[in-house]
Amino acid sequence: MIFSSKAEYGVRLMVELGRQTPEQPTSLKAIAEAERLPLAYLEQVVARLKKAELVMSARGAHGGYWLARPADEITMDEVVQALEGAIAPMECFVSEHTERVLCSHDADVGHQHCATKLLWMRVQGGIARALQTTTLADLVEFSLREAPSAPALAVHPVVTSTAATAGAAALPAV
Amino acid sequence: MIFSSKAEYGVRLMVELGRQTPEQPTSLKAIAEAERLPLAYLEQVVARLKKAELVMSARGAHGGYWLARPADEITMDEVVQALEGAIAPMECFVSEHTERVLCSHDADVGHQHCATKLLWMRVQGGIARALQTTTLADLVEFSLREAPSAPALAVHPVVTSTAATAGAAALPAV
DNA sequence: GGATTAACCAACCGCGCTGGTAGGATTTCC
DNA sequence: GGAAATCCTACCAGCGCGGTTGGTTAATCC
Repeated sequence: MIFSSKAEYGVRLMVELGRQTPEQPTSLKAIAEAERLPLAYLEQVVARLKKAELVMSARGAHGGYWLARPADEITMDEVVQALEGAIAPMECFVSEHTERVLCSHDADVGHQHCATKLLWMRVQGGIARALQTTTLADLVEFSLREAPSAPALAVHPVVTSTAATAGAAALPAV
Repeated sequence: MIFSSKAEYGVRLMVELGRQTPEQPTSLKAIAEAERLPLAYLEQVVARLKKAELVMSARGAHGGYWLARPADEITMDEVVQALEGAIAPMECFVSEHTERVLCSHDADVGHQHCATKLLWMRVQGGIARALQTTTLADLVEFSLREAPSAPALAVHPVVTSTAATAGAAALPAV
């Protein structure tokens, strides 16, 4: 797989935050229950998003997280980068310090021109384009399209199992 | 990383075969030495390529491997698929039997419309496009462009360390 | 026909990363 | 002061990756 569950969970978390009214904190617990994800693990995930200054937080009772910027100003590029680190097709493509992409094999003495380089560059380009041209707002809108009448969270969630199953619309065949 | 070393090694192996005259077997040992890869591990890699009918082989003395088709009729899509299996951004995207891509979360009762689906679809599309539009011939040509005077292998290789270092041209900055 | 070459095959294995869990410390609101 | 949250650190089982080992079978050379 390309992305680990950190990316999956983190993106879902961001989408949930994108659905809320801005500046209003949403607790991790509410998100964990709505998305059925382990709370303790979500803590680690959201920590990365915070470090990248994509979300902000308030501690204490009625605290929680909210988006640091409007959803349409957040590219999924940034989100995935924060969650997974640099996305590269191969080990040799990621340079830790500069975060620039290059093939370290080129530096090998006596090594032929890295035959695979052209391919990995193209793949990398394809991924980067997809991530850069998709904003969080796109995903929020997409998620609302199918279940607009069933907000995933209430502001003060009284989460019972009914709340989660309420708006399960029929899904179109893929 | 997106691809494991199997893909890296396998692609390099294919490029080496693409540089040889067709139908003429090249031994794994020669390739392993030219690319400085562990022979025993290459055996496992090439086995996948053979199973996918991308290479053919002859046993015994002067045996070896060669491309099953001309290099310009082999897309890297096929090669990477043979080496890595289906490339999917997330676990839920790969359906073992059909090899079709879909999000299995959709089937979950009571699960919201998978918010991440749109993103992973786009990423997947970007990768697929890159792999499908690149042929092995492209990579062979690319590898020859930088080191045309230094064929990686002789037909009957007398591999000394000098042979490998001979054509190490200066590499342009990326 | 024996030696050599090379494909083919099946286990095995250490290591690091993934996907968590456990437990507590700290901050804020009622 | 207690409840509700974030925040922080450590720990851990399982598994896939990147090989290695040791052999068997098939074709060619001398």
